[in-house]
Amino acid sequence: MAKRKISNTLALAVLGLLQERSMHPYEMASTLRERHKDSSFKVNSGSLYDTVEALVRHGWIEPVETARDGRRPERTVYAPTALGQDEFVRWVDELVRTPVAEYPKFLAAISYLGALGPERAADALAGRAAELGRRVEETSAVLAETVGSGRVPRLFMIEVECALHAWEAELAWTRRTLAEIRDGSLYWPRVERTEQGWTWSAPAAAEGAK
Amino acid sequence: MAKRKISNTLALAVLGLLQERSMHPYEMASTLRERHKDSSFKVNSGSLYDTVEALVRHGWIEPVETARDGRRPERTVYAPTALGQDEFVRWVDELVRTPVAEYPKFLAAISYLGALGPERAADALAGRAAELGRRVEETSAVLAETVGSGRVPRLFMIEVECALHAWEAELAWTRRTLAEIRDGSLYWPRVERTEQGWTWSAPAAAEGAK
DNA sequence: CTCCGTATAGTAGGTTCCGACTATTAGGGA
DNA sequence: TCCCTAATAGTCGGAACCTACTATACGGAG
Repeated sequence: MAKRKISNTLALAVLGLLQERSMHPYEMASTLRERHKDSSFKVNSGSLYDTVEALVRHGWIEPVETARDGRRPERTVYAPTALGQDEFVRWVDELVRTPVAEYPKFLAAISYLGALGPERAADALAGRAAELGRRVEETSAVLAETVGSGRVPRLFMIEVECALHAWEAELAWTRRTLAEIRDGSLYWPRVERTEQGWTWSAPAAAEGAK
Repeated sequence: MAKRKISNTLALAVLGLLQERSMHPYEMASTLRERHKDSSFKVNSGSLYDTVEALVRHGWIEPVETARDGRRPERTVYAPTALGQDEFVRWVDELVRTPVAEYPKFLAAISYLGALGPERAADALAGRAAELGRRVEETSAVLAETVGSGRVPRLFMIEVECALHAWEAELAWTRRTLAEIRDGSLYWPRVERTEQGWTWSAPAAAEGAK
């Protein structure tokens, strides 16, 4: 599978918005924020303008109007091309269908959890759990207030549901692991430096040799 | 909270490896792969050499030896400084303690799930579920063969456990949502273009106005 | 009526990141 | 013995990305 020409998902957001109606970049950014889509897309004005340019280069969108309101900067309004409309659907399909490796910072961090030692590790995990708990509640509240009240169809906030589910899972894992550290069931090897690298102590029997 | 000087987690991996013993960059890459850490860190030789340079600039690691074996390219071996050792622990702590927003591609994709229509969306989700299932099994196998056999302490593969848990959660959500689309309980609004933007049809009663 | 904060709209510049490439050596099959 | 592949070790140029900044308009506090 050849690599996509444009891989930044912000471009997907742009294409998505332009399916509805033509817009200028600033309006895209504020619309995304209004709709809470800024939790699934990193909306950054610098990147946004670059992304829009890239989409134009590839012929997926095109400028349809440049207006000027008073002495404010000129606004360029864009609309998708036929190519862009096709590509949008194909891209969504591919992204849904094919899981790709991501590298969340948390995975990187717990790869070296050992370095903190059991007490500090437990403390840090507890801190994370508390914060995750807060976010889960906030997000539930947002969902209740939009979808729950019937103001927005559920399908239009489905990604928020998904994110919420993911956080809940992470929270569950964090709490479970925290408990295991505290009650000692997650064995913490004492690592010792020897000539020829390292060795670690094994829980009971079973030599801990490499 | 001020932004970190270095935010690429590959730098964390480098620091982590150098806690054990000094290495040259190529060796870091192959060690990470051997230990299955390449699923939590994006190991890319281009980035690796840049990262190492950045770490040197910040005084967290330093070259300790440059050897040449025959006519192969010169190898530079690095070791952490005292500063780098401190920073490593602080960084792990911070990353564990503080959740940061990530923007996985899947979230972006399902934000526009509507664009696929119910049939194609279901098909794509089914494809994803199948692939996720395969990965879950593969990963479980790797865990069984390393930790299960007692060759590696569980703590040293804890991030693989965590990733596995996250995938299982994603798989569960995907299957559930798939079922909801197929049995019609996830209402799929027909969106219609009108003057003044868009309207969508509501499930039964309840006006679908913005 | 003026000052300040916020919303509007976008630009500039530098760092980071990555894919594609170079060059050498070791090992194994025919 | 000769070739082909894999492993070793790293370089380079360009795209992507983000931070910080510019500049105007507008509404309300004092």
